[in-house]
Amino acid sequence: MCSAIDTGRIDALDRIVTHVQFRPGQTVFDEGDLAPYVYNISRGHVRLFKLLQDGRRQITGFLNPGDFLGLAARKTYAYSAEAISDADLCRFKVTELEELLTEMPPVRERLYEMANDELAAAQEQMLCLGRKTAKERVASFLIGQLRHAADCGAGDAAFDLAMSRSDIADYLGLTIETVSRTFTALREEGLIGLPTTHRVSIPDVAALEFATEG
Amino acid sequence: MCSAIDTGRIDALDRIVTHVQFRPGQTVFDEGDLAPYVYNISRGHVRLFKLLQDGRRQITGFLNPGDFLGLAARKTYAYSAEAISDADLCRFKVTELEELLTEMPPVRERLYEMANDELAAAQEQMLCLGRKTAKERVASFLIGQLRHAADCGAGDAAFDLAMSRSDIADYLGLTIETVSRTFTALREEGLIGLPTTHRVSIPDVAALEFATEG
DNA sequence: AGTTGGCGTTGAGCGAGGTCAACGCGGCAA
DNA sequence: TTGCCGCGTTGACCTCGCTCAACGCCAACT
Repeated sequence: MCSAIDTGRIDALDRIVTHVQFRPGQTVFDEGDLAPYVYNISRGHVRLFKLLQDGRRQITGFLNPGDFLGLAARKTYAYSAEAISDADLCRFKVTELEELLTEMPPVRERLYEMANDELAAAQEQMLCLGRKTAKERVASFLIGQLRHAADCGAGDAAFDLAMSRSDIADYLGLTIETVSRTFTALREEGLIGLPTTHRVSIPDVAALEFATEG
Repeated sequence: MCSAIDTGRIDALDRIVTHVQFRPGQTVFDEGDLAPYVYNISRGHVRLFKLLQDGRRQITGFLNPGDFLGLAARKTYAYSAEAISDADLCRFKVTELEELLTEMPPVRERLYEMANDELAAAQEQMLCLGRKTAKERVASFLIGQLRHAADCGAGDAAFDLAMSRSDIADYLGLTIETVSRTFTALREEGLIGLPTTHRVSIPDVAALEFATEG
């Protein structure tokens, strides 16, 4: 549990950590809340999102086990976070974490790298939202999910989606209906298989990659 | 020139800096290039963007004097950068900058904050691209430009746009025509004034802010 | 077994924004 | 002065993705 920041420091972390659990749909924190905590996901999935007044939602990212949450280093959270599935999170007080951090500059460096990875992902997503068609967006999303599954050691080109069609729609800047129709279209073209609604197989990764353009 | 990283260290920086100049439209670096340099803008404006194979472009941000460029901390640049106007940049070798950085942990901390600011801006832009209408996007963009102009000490609610309609379109995920039409519509509604094509006045900031939604 | 409610799919019609084309304007070179 | 050429604007038309609505499926109750 509490998948590593750094080896050999687990004991120090253990002293300041609290374990918290969330049910599907439960709020971890809301945009604008004071941000006294940082979380690490030990089990389950989390969605990050921003809302407009009238309820329109943009999901800015999905978090997986091992990912950090709330590292934004400001007084308040810049987005809301909700559990997608049952989730176990390790919670740290930022103030206490800061103390550890000043002792260990390389950790700060690691944090900086993580922020930059997130930034690169955000820019890729901006390209998706601003300039890709519905089909290209869905294909890009599926390739992204596939890569993540591959990193987690899933050998063949098939994986489960942790999120609903509604979440995918709000992540890709589309409607539920368009996402559903696009899944169907990709299946009919033979680019993907859908054994169940939440499982995707990709017979020819290169072919699907081609459908993502750029 | 070379608007500050930190006071009292200017001398150390002076020894490793090179001044480089760019003409409008000139490339600073391309996505995928090896990234040996970091830049700081002392004069002029720069656009950052990503391209798809077929030429579709998404501008991920505009940089102003004082901003850093290429801090992404990886072997290659994640996006392309071009000068919008005549621009003077201060160029540093990352390797040499790293040496200074390890001596001064607080600078790394500052860099981390800057990365997080960029990340927050990117997430705001994702909301814009994924969920806002053309009018809301243009209004959001203009409010953003106004805030920046205000930070630079421009007192009244009017400012100059450093970028073309084409750049604005590629930043907002729209076409040139839609941007142009939306400017006209905002003008006809009295939400903005357009003394020249590249100057914008905002008689009632709150009214324009209302048009950005969220 | 029947009911309910959440989720995903499908269809029909519509509209915001894209495409294509024409035109105006200002700067610049000859 | 003339003739570009790049940029911005405007109009007419079209299309991709949205809206609205119906329906099917499955799991959880009663």
